[in-house]
Amino acid sequence: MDQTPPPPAPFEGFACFSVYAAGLAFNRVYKRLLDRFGLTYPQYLVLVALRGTSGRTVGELGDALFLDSNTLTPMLKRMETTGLVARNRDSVDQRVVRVSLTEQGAQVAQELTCIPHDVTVASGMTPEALSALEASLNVLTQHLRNSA
Amino acid sequence: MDQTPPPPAPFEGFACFSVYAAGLAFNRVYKRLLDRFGLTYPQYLVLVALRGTSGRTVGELGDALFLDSNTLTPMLKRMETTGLVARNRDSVDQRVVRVSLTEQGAQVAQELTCIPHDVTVASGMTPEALSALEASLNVLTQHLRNSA
DNA sequence: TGCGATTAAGTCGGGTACGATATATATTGC
DNA sequence: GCAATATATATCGTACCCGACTTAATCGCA
Repeated sequence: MDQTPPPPAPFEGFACFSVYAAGLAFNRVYKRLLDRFGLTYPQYLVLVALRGTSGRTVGELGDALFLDSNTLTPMLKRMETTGLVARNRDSVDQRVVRVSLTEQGAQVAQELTCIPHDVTVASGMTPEALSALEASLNVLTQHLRNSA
Repeated sequence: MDQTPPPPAPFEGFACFSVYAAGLAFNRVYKRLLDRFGLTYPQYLVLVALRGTSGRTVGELGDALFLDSNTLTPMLKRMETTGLVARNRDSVDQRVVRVSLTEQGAQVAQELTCIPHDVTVASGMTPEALSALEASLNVLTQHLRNSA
């Protein structure tokens, strides 16, 4: 009488759902890896984006991360509070805010260099397969963004 | 003197970022398509998951959507408020809440059947390419989830 | 039978996302 | 020179997402 219904997976054929689910799964893996740094995944991306630069504007960060100031400003303020980044008005154009790593932020960014390797291992895929997936997703993203 | 820095794209080789960016892009496309129904993307997934059933538990929905009750309960309550779903305690096991489509919810779910086609068009990819991408992402997701 | 362990939902707090709007600064046109 | 416009951030409200915890109901087994 074992009449358990089939596993409820009505999303076959929904590529969007596979992207969504992979995003959730990535987020959880990153959470595990980043918790000891007190970082979230988007904050990690900000540190990576700032690494090796001295002062990107909020707008440039937004272009890199596909986010707007309504998301970035509060996040950057939190990171300022935790001492990872500094926010300063551009002296020439006072509208612009330049974000740069503090010494501590640069230190943390340095310690994060092992993360990509750990994530690759967790993904269980070869670098080549990941690379192919990445290329395919980038094409998809570009199309989706152009369709607006 | 046009020394604009190269486009800030320091995320090559980060498959996670491609997944993240594709998720954001999908979300925006769906927002455009779903706004006239007053639906968000996760709410859309719930309607699809409930289509053709009469009463899934919150836990079953969570298994299907990879979400927990802390996310689903408030969302389902919102959908109850907007008249799309009904929430009822199971009469046999009072711990369980069964979620089903209302008549209006079933009606809306019916009208949503054109969405996948619209999204496929927006993706600019062939169904075959999307299918391959989906399979690859599902493997990735499974690995990431197993690595916990 | 009865009570501790398990399970299903719900609550709470913090952190993204994003549409709409506000504010301040810079640029343009006349 | 200065008003109209454009641009860069910031603010606000709503909705996910999740870790940690709570509450209520059921189960298991001595």
